[in-house]
Amino acid sequence: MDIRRADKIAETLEQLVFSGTFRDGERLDEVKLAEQFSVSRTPIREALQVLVAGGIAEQIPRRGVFVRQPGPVQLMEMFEMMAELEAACGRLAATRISEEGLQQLIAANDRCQKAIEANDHAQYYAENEKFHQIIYHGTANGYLEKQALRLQSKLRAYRKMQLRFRGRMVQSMTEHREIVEALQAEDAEQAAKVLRCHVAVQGEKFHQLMANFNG
Amino acid sequence: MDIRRADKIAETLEQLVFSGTFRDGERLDEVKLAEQFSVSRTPIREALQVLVAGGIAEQIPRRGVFVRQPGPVQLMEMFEMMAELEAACGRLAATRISEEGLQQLIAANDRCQKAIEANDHAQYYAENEKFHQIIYHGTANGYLEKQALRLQSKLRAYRKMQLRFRGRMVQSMTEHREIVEALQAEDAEQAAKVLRCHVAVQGEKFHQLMANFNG
DNA sequence: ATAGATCATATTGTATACAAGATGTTTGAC
DNA sequence: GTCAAACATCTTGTATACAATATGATCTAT
Repeated sequence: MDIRRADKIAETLEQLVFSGTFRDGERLDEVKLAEQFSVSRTPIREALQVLVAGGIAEQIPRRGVFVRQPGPVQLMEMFEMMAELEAACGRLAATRISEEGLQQLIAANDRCQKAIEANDHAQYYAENEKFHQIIYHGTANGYLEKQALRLQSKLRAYRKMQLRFRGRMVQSMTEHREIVEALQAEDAEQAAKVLRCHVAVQGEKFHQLMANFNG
Repeated sequence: MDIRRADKIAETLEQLVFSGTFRDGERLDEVKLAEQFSVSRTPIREALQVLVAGGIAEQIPRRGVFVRQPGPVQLMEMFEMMAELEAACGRLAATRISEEGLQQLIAANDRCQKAIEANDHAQYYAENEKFHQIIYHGTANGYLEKQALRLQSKLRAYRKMQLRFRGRMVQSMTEHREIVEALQAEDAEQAAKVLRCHVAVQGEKFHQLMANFNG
């Protein structure tokens, strides 16, 4: 599996961008990266193409490729789209999720609850993600599921912040229960509505955070 | 603008895949393509990376990259997601679209009507796309707009088929008017509902077509 | 004759070499 | 002293050369 180093490099670079090692606007120097990864420029260039195609970086011909992290405005837009995507997932999952899926949902929710009681933020965070992923899968729409997973992944780093808000985790759990109830009742409209609000709150909390930073 | 041939090659290859010149599963031979485009393998490989990242092709290490066109199931899934995306756009645009946007919408609708009267399928098709694009823009959410445009583009080739259905264009116009009314009334729920159905019908018509082919 | 192994060939993946354009500096003229 | 032009340098983009692996054919042994 050490074959095709370019792919591994692309993956590593993505993580480096998300983790903030590379700042927004920073140029990704081909020769420096080649030295760092101990490869030639060729696999580096192919990896950079992947980043550009994924919207993580921007390429200016004859100038180079530059890190392109979303600004506050685009982040809010992404949160809003996530809310609508999750609503769509809830709508479809309401009538399609399997009994097994519902059980998994409840189990994931229980693990969320335990994580809260243990005050284990990281664990809560992981289980919360799984909870939503089960709903994506419950849509029985692989394409939608994939898109939802992509956006969830892109927002991961920024979602972490808003969980710090006082009482957010407890409130989140209440909303989770409402979501499960709506899905069990096969109430598509209700599932969509509750999920939309549940996710939209994240965006709003993030907005508050941004305002506090700037003010 | 002759600079960076790899990008232009990627664009051309995408069109060739969408137009059906390359069949599903077909291997994209680096050396052949290099000869055809009269370049070396390097820009071809960078172009192929773009296709792979965009989900148009699949790469198997040490084997090559293969065209990956969506099958019937994935196409249905994509139509369903498009319906949900459009619904989300309608919901948001209902309270955000500008007066100018509404005027553009009405104008585009008029041009659709004229295209029908002239029995100009191609023209109707183009104006219909614009109509929807105005709604995407009306969301005042650049990210959502971009995603909607992407999916609209991916489904373009397949949407063409279902317009052939008898009376579809006329019915489509009626739905367009309902959409405009909902947006004018700033009725988010109604806009979402009508748009979802409007687009979902396309998926169902496409489904009929597939069934006819296979039956 | 068939199954397996070995080898030839072809194709991908990477390195290096070369070409072309962008940036920044230096030099010269006013 | 300032502005502009020419030049040096650096970086990207492309071509070619080389390495490694997968595929297919041939040959041998049972």
